Amino acid sequence: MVDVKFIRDHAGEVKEAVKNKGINLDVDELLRVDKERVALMRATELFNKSKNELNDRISKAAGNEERKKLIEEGRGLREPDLNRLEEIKRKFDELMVKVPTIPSPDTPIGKSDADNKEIFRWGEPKKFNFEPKTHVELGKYLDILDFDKGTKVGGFRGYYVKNDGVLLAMGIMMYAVHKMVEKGFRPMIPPTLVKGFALFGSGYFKGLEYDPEADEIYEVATSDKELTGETSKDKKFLVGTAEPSLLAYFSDETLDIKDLPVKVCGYSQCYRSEIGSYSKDVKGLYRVHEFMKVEQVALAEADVEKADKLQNEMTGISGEMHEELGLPYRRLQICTGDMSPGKYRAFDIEAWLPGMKRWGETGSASNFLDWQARRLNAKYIDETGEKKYVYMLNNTALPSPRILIAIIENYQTEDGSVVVPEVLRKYIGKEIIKAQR
RNA sequence: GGAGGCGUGGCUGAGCGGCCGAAAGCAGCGCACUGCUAAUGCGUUAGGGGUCAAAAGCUCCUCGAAGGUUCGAAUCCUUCCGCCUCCGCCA
Repeated sequence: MVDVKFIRDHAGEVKEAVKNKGINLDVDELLRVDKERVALMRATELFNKSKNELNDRISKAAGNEERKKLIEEGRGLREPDLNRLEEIKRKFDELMVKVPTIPSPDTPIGKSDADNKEIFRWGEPKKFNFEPKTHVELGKYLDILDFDKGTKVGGFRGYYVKNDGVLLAMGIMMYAVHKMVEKGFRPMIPPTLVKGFALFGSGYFKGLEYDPEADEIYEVATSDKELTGETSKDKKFLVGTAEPSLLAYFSDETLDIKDLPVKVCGYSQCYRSEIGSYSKDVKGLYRVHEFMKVEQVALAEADVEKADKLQNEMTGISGEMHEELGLPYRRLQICTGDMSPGKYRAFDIEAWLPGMKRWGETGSASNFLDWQARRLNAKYIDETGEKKYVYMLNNTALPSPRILIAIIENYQTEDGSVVVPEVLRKYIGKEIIKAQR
C-alpha cells in the first residue's frame, strides 16, 4: 500500500512506476475516486455531527414534552446514501492495492525477466570430463528421489525424497538455520496455515481478495462447515514461503527504534499452486508444489540508505552460503517489469545446474520499503517520538529442492555418486552418497 | 464433542441504554518539593481519519469482529472470531 497523500502529490512518478512495472492501473481514475470518496466521507461526517448534536440535546432535554419532540425530530433524520460511500470505498481500495512502490533509481527498466541484469558472478559453470546427468537421473539411480511414486500419491509435481536424500535435504535446512543464527537472525518455525490478512499484507494477493485464478496460493477448508460455506470463519491458506507468517508476526505492533533492525529467519514448508506455470519445468524437483525453505526477514527503520545496506547484507549471506556449498552462482538485479508492484529493489541469486544446463533461481531478495508495513500496520517510534511504518525486507536463505538439485548435479562423479559438500558432512554423516546395493 | 465463563486505553480493571472515548490503580511523561538511587503532591498520557502549508482549534470513527434494535449502544439482540475453566475423547 502506498500513502494516498503521496499519490496525490506525486501522480507523475506513480504513473511512471505503473508504466515501468507494467501494471494495469489508471492513476487518474484513482485520483477521481479518491476525490469522490473524501467528499462523501465529509458529507457523512456532517450528518453524523448533526445527529450527535441532536442526541446530545435529547439527553439534556428539560422535560418529557421537549424530549418527545426532539426524539420525533431524530426519527425524521435521513441517512445519507451509505451504499454509495461503501461502493466508492471499495472501488478506492481496489485501485489502491494496485499502486506500486516507486522502484529504486538503480532498478533497470525492462519488460520481463529477460531484462534482468547480471551484476555479480562467483565461480564458473563446472566442466566435467563426462556428460553430467540431471538430478532426475541421479536421484533415481541413487534411490534418493522418486518422482513416479510422488506423482502416484501426490499428483502432478509430487515427489518423494528418500534415504540419504533426506539427510541431505534436512542438512541443507539445518546448515541454513545455523548460518542465519550465526549472523544474528532469530530463528522461528512459523505457521504455514494462515489467515488471509497475512498473505494480503505481504502482497501475495494480487487484488483485495484471494483470487484462485491469479494467486499462486492454496486455499484450505479446515472444517466441513467451511466447505459448505456455513460459517463466516476466516479462510485459511497455505503459505508459499515463511515470509508472510514472519511479517504478520509484527502486524499491529509498534516497535521501538532501539530494537531495529529486527532480524528473523523462518524454517517452513512452502506450498505453491504454480497457477499459470502449468507447462513450465514439468520434470524434476525444480518447480514443485511443496518444499522446505529457510527464509530471512528484516524490519528496519524508514531510511532508504540503511535499508539498501541491510538488503546487501542479506544477499551477501545467501552468497556466502552458495560459496561455502561450492555452488557457482550469479546475482541478477531484477528489472521493473519482472518486479512485483510492492517491491522497491530486488535481486535474484541463481545457481548453475550442470545437469539441467541452466542457471536456476535459488533465492530472491526484496526490499518493499513500507509497502507491506502499511498493509500489516507495523510501525515503530523514532527518536523524536514520531510513529512511522517500518521498512520490510526479505530474502531466501536456502530453498531445499533447488539447492538439492544444485548439489546433486554439481557434485556428481562419473559413476553417478554424489560427493557431500564439506559444510554439510556433519549433518549427513558421510562424504559421498553412493548407490546402495 | 458437551457445559460454563470472559474479551474495555501500555498493563490491571470498573462501567451493563444518554451525564462514557470510558472510573480507579499501576506504568510513562512534566512540574513542584524533600540534602543523598527513592518518597510525596499536582498535572498529564489511547488509536485512526478529515479540515489546515503546518500547529492550534473544530470534527468524524474506534470498547474482539460483522450485522441488527433504538432518536441514542461499551452497555440489548444475532452471528462469527479468540481466550480461559470443567467433563469427554485422542496422544
